[in-house]
Amino acid sequence: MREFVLTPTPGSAPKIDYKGELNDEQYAVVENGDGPCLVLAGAGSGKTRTVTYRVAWLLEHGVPPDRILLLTFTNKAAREMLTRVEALLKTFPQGLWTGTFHSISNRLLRMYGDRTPFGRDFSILDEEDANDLMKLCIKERKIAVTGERFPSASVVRSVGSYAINARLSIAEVLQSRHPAIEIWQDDIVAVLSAYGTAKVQQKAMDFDDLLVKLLELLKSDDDLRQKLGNKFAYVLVDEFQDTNVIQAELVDLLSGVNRNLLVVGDDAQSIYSFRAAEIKNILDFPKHYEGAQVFRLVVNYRSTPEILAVANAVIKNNTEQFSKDLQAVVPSGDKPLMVPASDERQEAQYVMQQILQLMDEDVKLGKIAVLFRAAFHSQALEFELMRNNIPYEYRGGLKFFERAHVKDAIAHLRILRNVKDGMAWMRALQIQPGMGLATANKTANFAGVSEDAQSAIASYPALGAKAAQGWRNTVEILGAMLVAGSPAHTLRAFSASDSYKKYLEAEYPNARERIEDLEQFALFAEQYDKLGDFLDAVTLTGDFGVRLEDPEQTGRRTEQNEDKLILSTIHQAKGLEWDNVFIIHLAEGAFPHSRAYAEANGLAEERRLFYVAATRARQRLYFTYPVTTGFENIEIRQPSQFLDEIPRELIEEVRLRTSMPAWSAYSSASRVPAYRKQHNPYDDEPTIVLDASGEPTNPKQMPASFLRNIEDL
DNA sequence: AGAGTGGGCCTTTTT
DNA sequence: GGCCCACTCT
Repeated sequence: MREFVLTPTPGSAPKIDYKGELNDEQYAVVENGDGPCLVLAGAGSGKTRTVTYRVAWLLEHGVPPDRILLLTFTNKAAREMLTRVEALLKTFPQGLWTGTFHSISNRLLRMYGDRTPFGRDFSILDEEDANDLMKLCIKERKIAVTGERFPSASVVRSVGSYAINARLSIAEVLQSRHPAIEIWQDDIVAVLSAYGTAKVQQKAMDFDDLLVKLLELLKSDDDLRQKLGNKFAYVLVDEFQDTNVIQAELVDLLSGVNRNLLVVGDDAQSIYSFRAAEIKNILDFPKHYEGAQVFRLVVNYRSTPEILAVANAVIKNNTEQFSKDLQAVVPSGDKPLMVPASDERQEAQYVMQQILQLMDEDVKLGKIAVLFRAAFHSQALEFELMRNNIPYEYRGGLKFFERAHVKDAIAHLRILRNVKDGMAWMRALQIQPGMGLATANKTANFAGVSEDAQSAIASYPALGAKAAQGWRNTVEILGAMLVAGSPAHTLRAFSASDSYKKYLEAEYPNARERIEDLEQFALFAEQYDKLGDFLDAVTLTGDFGVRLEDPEQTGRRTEQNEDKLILSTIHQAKGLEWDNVFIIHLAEGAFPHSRAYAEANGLAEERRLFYVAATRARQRLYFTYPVTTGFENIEIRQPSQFLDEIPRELIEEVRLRTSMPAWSAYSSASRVPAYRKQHNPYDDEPTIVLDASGEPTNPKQMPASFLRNIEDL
């Protein structure tokens, strides 16, 4: 039974020329996307375009915005979708349900959380809080410290998280992913259970809980499931290849009544299996949803044929996937370049020099991106960029909201909303002199018994003289915050407090900057009326990211019009595109990451990651890698095997001049096995000792772990 | 309680 | 190179 007759609403003829602005494949999806639909959209095939036009189509055909649910993976994607729908309709789609899985779940739990033990005013624990709480749980278990080492809080949590998201038992996860700590199984299970109990007690959810608790609620509460199922007439999911079983089931239930579920994705771009993304969700979609339509978008509007040829050549080495032959329509351009550099510094200098050259050709910095596998791979390059005064925007890595003083402020705000938030109390209390871990814990438990923050600060825990003063200070801060009014004013009441200012000055050499940071934070808070909304935005939209070393930008959204080079992890670059893309650190061990070899299908995932990276480029693509690495011991590393998977005729190899003759003789064609040499700090030009066959003469000095890696290869 | 020291460890990706 | 943890001393 269809609820909506999809005709343009009377009196408002469609403003959009769907047929003219979309290709036939895309138009078919937009016009014909009712019922369960799987849209297999290759990189650069206009996936976002198709989804946004589909949403615009639904809205123009009379579907109320608040009955459309559009789920994305990142906040960036959510914003982008919203902006583009708005641009199409020339009006903001007020009431549309768009956001990440986590933020939508949060929104629903704030509405219906009174049906769970967490209530509606639960706190959200970020990674650090969650780890701290886990540390307490581990400590409480009093595990014998002799002999083998118990896994750290973050390891225990990742085991638990993976088990939840992949729907496996702890035993299974330990066996398949962490065999080294299997001996601790009983303790791990116990500690995880204590962690779960503590979270309920403190009315605090971690990121996983946001999804899991909503799912549990939907499964157990027939009334709510029916209600929400009715409400959402159309459910659309972006990046479906990255959903895990929990998310897939959530989507299934939320679309369960009207069955208008349209999922978009590209199995070749599934790169989140580390958080239990289940590629089968997309591969088996047609099986799971009988009668599902399958659409394919195979025309690539982004990249030159040369770039696509390289990406296709590499991804072909993966087996389990829908076959897709991306067609290029962009005119031919340059072949991608492959550039071995002697070390990280030379690699950085090469990228730097190419960027300067591009700038000479009037290329705007914002049209250039440097992508890498792991956040720290950008270090050497950042150094070069700073030396040359090249402005850049860094995506990934440290987040503004994760900075210590910002978190201090957030902790106090969280207490105001949820007095049982033990981790917030702990953080707030430990700022005060005389309040160490033990006393803070005791006091947090005491305070958590109160009804709300107001009554908590009117009570007197039994404390020693020094700690009692600490408590009075905290009471004073919270008291001032309670009567301040808006979130922004509440925040200012915090940063204006004497005891916090004293703490900052005693603790940090740059206390003044930090105070100014907090003022920026307060400015940001001004867009919120409700404390809860502000706190949720802070915890769930971490992409308000700026780097620590960059006080200029602190607390401000990066201006769109400012021209900056983009540095980004590949994960964060997904869905984006640039004219010129550098992929750096393409060396074995770094990318693919050495750990990937140990994981089931790990290498295939790394290869997809490579595919994602390469398909970000529109015009020019550069692959660079350092031939050596290390500080004390210099090691030769091999180029990424993905580079070897590219037929030679598809790329052009650049030889850099180098002061080290032995390096210049090196190329990926003549592989040199790994070796190491004791580095003499007084000798900046390490001599390389290889025998006639290219073998190192001193293999005995190789660390055992390194030898093992070689055998694995 | 909290500063200071020494040893083991690891280098991943995000909400 | 640098982090994090456990342990020790004041």
